Amino acid sequence: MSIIQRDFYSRPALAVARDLLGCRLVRTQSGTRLAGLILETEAYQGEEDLACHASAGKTPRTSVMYEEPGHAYVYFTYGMHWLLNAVTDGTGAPAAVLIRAILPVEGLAVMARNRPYQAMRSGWTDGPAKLTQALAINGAFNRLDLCDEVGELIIEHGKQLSDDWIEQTPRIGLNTVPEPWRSLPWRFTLRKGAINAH
DNA sequence: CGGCCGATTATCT
DNA sequence: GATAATCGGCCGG
Repeated sequence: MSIIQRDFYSRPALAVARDLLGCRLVRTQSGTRLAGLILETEAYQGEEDLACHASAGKTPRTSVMYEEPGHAYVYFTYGMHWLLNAVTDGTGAPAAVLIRAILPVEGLAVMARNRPYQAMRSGWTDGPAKLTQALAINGAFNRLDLCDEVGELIIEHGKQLSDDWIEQTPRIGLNTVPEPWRSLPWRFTLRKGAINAH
């Protein structure tokens, strides 16, 4: 497996969101690899995107999106959840891709320990805050370099996937965001079976 | 399976 | 002071 390099992230969030599907998110926890295949992403692109946190301008929270692509943007929401994004585009152009779901493939026993109140089942990591719990990702990971070969959080290339397996729909949870942003099809999901099919 | 609702606090206005 | 890129439990069908 090869780690994804910075030039991959130095592109528009929409392209990165699409291409991250099927890639392998790898979190090394105390020497153990916890990994999952990325099944769902969302693009948040620019200050003009009123669903993007950067639409409020550069603040302490959003500043990482204005900096070098290929770093993690981890933020806290609903009083209890951490969500993981990859910073994209270029320095000065705030954008990021939210990772919303993974299929666990390595380190399942440790993931189970990270989620003590949830029995293992198929829908284990099918939400942006569920996957951060399973991988033990929190605010300490904000600004981390995803391109660091020996980092605790990286992403590896996966299979090339045909567009036939990818679905685009509106982003989730934008209840107070005005149109057209609320309805733009900037959420990317893998259809069922895409991982197993060649 | 689907809809409703309470939890809980960083961040911004 | 209001809001939030959500989750899990509880309800009814």
